[in-house]
Amino acid sequence: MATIYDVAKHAGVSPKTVSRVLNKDAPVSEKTRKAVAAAMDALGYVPSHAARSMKSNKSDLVGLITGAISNADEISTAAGLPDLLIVQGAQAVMEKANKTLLISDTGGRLDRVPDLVRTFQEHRVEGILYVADFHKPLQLALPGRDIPKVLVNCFDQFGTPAVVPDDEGGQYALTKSVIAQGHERIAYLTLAPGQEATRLRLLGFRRALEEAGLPFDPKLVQATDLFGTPGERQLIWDALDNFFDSDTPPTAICCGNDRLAMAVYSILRGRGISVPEQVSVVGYDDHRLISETLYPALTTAELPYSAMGARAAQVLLDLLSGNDAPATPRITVRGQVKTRGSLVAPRAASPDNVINLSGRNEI
Amino acid sequence: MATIYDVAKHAGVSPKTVSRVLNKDAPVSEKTRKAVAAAMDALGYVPSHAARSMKSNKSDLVGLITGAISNADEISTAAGLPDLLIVQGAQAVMEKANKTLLISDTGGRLDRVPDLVRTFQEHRVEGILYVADFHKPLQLALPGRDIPKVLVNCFDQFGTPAVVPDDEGGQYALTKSVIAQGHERIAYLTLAPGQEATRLRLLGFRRALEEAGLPFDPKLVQATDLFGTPGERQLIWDALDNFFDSDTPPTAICCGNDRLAMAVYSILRGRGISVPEQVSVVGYDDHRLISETLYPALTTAELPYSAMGARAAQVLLDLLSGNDAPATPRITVRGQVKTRGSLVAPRAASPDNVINLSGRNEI
DNA sequence: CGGTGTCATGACATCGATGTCATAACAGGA
DNA sequence: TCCTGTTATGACATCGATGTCATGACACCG
Repeated sequence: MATIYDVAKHAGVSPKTVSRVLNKDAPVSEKTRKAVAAAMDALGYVPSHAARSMKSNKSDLVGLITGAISNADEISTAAGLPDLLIVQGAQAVMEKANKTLLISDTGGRLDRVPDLVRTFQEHRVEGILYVADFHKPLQLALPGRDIPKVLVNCFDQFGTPAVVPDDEGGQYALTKSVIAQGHERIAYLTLAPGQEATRLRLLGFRRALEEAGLPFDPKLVQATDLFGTPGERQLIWDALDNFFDSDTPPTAICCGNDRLAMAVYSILRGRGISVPEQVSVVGYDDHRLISETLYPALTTAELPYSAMGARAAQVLLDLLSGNDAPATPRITVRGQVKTRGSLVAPRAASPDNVINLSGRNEI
Repeated sequence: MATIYDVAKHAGVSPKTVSRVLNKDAPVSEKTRKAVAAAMDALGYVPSHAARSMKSNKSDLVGLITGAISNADEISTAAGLPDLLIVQGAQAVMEKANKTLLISDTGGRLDRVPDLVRTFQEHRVEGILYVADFHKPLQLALPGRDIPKVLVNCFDQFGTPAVVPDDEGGQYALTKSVIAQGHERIAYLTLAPGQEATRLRLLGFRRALEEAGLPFDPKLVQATDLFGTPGERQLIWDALDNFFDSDTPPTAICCGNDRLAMAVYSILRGRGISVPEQVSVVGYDDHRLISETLYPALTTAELPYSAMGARAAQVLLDLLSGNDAPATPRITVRGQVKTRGSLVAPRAASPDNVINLSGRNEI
């Protein structure tokens, strides 16, 4: 690889002059500038980041860690929205700020994080983005003492700035849309209990009901997310069974994510219940592969991964330019409600609308 | 950040001795070693990659470019298997070889590739992996003259080593499984015409038929992939209409990808045709979010993205260690056939098995 | 007991940029 | 004309590692 010295010799000037041409930080005569440019071109010269960063003590590098799944390594890849979207959102912003992202994937092994951080430190990254695969609390402090950090899709107890989805607000807005269509009995198939998203969205769900003066019926809420494992379908089947085995069955079903909604579509159809004519269904995530392929297309709350990535990158850049950390360490990002065909007004009770339970337990 | 000089002073030795402790490349007395280790610990010393790579003229860095989608930026994200899997496969291998991946996403703008490559060159990457979002030919040569390159999921006309999926073999094996179940009339809803995958898989499809002595009926083949755009469902509907409006309707349907299979499930059910009792359905990709959530679970051919990423990384590493380029520039990676519930033996014709076309055009 | 080899360590130069300072040429103002 | 200021350029040191070479202290061999 050609160096600045090669260019200098080729152009008959000193290395320092080449440097000046490169950085345009001091006047250079037009004639010299041209000669140097020609030499750089002829030699295919590209300045060395290593040498530059050594002198300037700046790396223009930002580290990003993804995929720190607690245990199983495949489950989460299969289940949710790919956190790649977060990475893309962050990268777009970083690129505009002339930072290069160093991206590392733990491949599911949380215990590799210290190694990754060490590699980042060798590269003298100026900051680190830590991306979780779903909204969760972080138990341990990340290594890398003095490096500014921003958490994405997770948060800790040490006041590290964190960018998370507005699960409460998202489910609230979505539920409000459902209610606005006239639904009063709304069932909710939640994600696994104990998850942050489950807790927050349930709060949003209840807030919407409450504001509308609708009662909250615990019998209409059940956790059914088994991450796509075999028993899941039966679990959903049974849950729907319970919902509809009632004098006042639900007219709409909220699902913890779009994948669950997909299973619900299939089970309802298998039982002769049509969506949306007899029951409206809404999801969560706006995983477009599902939401736009289902028929009718799925009304769902967007999980704004890309926007979260972008926001987190911006927060980190602010920190790097010496600004204070945000006043509240936890920044929530709201996604839109995507209105599609699966949500319509409930039909008035009529013979057509009697829900057929004949297929029960036929799974 | 502490430097090797700081550590040396703190431990009362010369920088060179610290270096020896770091690299274990020359004998150091146990007492000194401990003192140095203690100093490194106390100061939180991490060696500077920049300084190292400058001296050694090695960066241990490999660049990876993804997302070079030709035009539309969202279409492909929504449609296929996320190419993130390729990246993960590559990263796992690179990490074992102590290489760090510099990952850049074009965000869909092919014209940004030269900039990304330039950044890679500044970092003195030792090689570049170029990852396409679906199997396709590359029109232009990549910039970066003397840097070893490996293409993944794409190929060029200049003999650059390329790792691609074995589309022909994958569809062949899948179709063979279908035939092995006893199916003789097999329909095929292909991806968009003109795509590499479409062409190759059709070859594999025909080879399997031919080997089994089954006739190839062009009327049973239709391209229906519109990348999830609105008209797609109608297109599939019409195609199925044509297939079943026949004295000898198909007993199995191959789909160009799992997403199409999902739409097919839904349309068939809407028309009262049950899967797999009346018609078997198979997909392609093994996008587990779909293949495992559909009911019955989808038999499909795996698109071995992770393995392709790993293989490409290995090829690049071989190139870097001075080995010759692989004899054939194009390396194909075969995926498995994933057998699940959507494929069963065809039922003998019976009253139950009469396919009901009453729902036709009711979409 | 002198010679040779290994151990343990340090001085110094070097990698490729750039910041600092010096220098020369020339212009314009007093 | 001399002084000052600007333009245009180069010499040199420096960033943080490590390769090369030198040196002193032992140990072992004949």
